Amino acid sequence: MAKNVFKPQHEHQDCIGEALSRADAICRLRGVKLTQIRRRVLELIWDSHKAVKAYQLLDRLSEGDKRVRPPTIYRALDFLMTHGLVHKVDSLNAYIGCSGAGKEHNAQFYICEACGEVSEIAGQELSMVLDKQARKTGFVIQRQMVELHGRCQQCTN
Amino acid sequence: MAKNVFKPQHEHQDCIGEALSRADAICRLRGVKLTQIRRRVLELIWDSHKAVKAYQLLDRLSEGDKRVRPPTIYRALDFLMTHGLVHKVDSLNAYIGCSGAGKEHNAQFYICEACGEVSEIAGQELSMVLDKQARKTGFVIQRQMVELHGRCQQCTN
DNA sequence: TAATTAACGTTATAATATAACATTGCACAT
DNA sequence: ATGTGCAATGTTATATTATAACGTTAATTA
Repeated sequence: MAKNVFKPQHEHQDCIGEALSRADAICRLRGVKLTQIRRRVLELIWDSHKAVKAYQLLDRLSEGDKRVRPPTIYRALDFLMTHGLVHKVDSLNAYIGCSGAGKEHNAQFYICEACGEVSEIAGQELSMVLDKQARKTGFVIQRQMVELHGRCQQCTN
Repeated sequence: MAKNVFKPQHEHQDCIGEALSRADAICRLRGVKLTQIRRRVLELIWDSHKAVKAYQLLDRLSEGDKRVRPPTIYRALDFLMTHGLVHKVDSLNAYIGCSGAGKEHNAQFYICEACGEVSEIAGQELSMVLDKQARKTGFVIQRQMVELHGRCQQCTN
């Protein structure tokens, strides 16, 4: 498992642990199965706070003699996205663990182009602003994609 | 050239004409060349208010005996994006003409999932909200991607 | 006009994602 | 416990999106 290369005071094992527990709970609640593969993919995604590419997951799952094929990964990702455990970051073609899993929410992401870390903003404030603006023009928003690229606090110096 | 299948009262030829004139002006101003290919790609993109895929452009440019290859299109798209004439819609892997070309702006898109039309919101209001929120967490936004999927006024019924 | 370079052509391949069908194995009814 | 059905996974092939690398053409200018 990866070393802690994150923010000071950040015990990343806790992130992973919490994410997996939440996932277990959500799946139990919904009566769906967090199988070995799905759980393993989720774990690999949570291995960092960077967005992970599908083929990186493939490579990591393929360690040893056994080659995992693309559909395996994409199915797991579909499942995890369907149940709100993972988001796709479209501007990176990559996937990130959802830190607000379980709660209904529209995701907004801050993507640091220096360190690669992606953080999710849970607040509904922005969603409200977006909705209000949209309604002015008669548009009804069903899905928000907000990806903000720049520099995180650590990397702004 | 395509028929007018757009909103009532909307003379789409004017959109295309204006877009091309603006592009000419911007390129002249910047001392860069809007070559045949680049101009033709821009024209094809403006053929509708829907986002267009790179390989659709390829097919359309290939009409007749002559096959155009991917790099040709991607180079033209790069050029057009560099000079703010076209945006990529990441959530669709597709490209759309920039209606605010020439003015400095952050683009936000409304994407109708019923009719496919994409419209760009020029307002700075949202950008301000995003910036303000970001700064609270110490994040400095360099590039905004806001893609709002839903139903446009015409398709909300 | 030769030298330089930007634009474009061409071939190949990388990177991302899905279709289609075969196989396995778990959940449940009998 | 045993068969039946269905969800999950395996497997092969291929579609879709994008770029690398190098050769050729053509415009610009020294």
